[in-house]
Amino acid sequence: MASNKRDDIMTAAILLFAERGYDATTVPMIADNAKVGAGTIYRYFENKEALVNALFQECIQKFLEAFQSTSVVTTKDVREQFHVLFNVMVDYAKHNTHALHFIDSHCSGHYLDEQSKQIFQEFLGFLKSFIEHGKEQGVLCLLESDALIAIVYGAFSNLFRLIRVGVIQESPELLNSIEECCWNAIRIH
Amino acid sequence: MASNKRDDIMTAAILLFAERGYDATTVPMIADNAKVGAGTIYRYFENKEALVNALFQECIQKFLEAFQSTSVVTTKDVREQFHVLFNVMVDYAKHNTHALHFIDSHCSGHYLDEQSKQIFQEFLGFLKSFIEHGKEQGVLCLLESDALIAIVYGAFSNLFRLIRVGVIQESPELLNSIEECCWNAIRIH
DNA sequence: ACAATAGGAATGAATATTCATTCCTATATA
DNA sequence: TATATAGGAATGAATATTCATTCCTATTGT
Repeated sequence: MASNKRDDIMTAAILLFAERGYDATTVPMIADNAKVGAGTIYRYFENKEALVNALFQECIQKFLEAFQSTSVVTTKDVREQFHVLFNVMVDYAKHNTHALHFIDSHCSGHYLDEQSKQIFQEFLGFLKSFIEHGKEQGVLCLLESDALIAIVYGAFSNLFRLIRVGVIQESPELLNSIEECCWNAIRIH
Repeated sequence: MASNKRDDIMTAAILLFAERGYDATTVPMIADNAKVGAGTIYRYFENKEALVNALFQECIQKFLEAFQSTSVVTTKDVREQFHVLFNVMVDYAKHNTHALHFIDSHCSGHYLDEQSKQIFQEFLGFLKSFIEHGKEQGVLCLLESDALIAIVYGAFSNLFRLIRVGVIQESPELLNSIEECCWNAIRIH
């Protein structure tokens, strides 16, 4: 059948990297989970580092695309913008179970190459532009943008970790409440 | 002088573990930074895993003690309680530069033993009791306690990462704003 | 049959751990 | 006080283990 080995490897790798971290994940481990031979991995990726970088970049890329395919950019109302943004994050977290955790725990890894760092900066820049707009409109706290991003993103990724682990149960109401909490954290009162 | 080797090792280890993670930190690396021979580490700790567990437990222990030496327990007003709690966290983060990051990035590590997991649960339990009280008083959101903790703790630790890295500058005003943001995230509106 | 692809045992480098030896320091002895 | 000695502490080179990567063989598809 036409099963794509590269995808199999990527899928296995993201799960292991997210759960155990880059350094504690061995190449044979990835091979086993992907049901391929260890050598096969080297047909698709130059080495372990190239694999983690490819994975990281594709994760961020997908995330960016998800944002860009919405009305975040055109919507004027900041609260409404936040809602769209938050939804994108929720959908992303739902459909790419381990991606969020993987990004979160690998975004300052010593193995990331320039391109990975750059696309991650691009990603942060995107979020920043939203924050800056909200501040200009007098709707968001006048804290440094990086700080506001850290608050929302930190809370969000920590929460989804709990959901993934099963400590708390996902539901539309829960997600709504969380969105409200995150919004309340950064808006002006 | 009476330099304590065990402390030297602990100090070197927490920095390296926090910055590079458990698996990317080698024992000789720790030995070098602590200015002791590699073998010396094994006089004080059975192995690398025992070292990381001792470190983890002592970090949490200190954190718990910091909480217990305050008026968190006796104060009645929830907002005032939160203020005390937040201050303890800030002080802890300031005085134990790497401890917060170390705890955060190692609290679900595959190398943690039962005792480490248990003391961490105890720590969460402590935070939980504060949250529950606030909910009973009708002051805090009726979200699951774990979720509320995740929001505040996630935001907090993410922010202090930025401060540590130097992206944002620490100042009393900044800390006040952050406290306000975190409080707004979980209080009822 | 040939070419491309996959597999996984073999390799070598990196790393945790051990251990024979040296170094201190405190106490005893003269 | 000066010297000898014992025993714990420290060392870092040597060893055992783990892991990324390679390479040769088997399999698949055309």
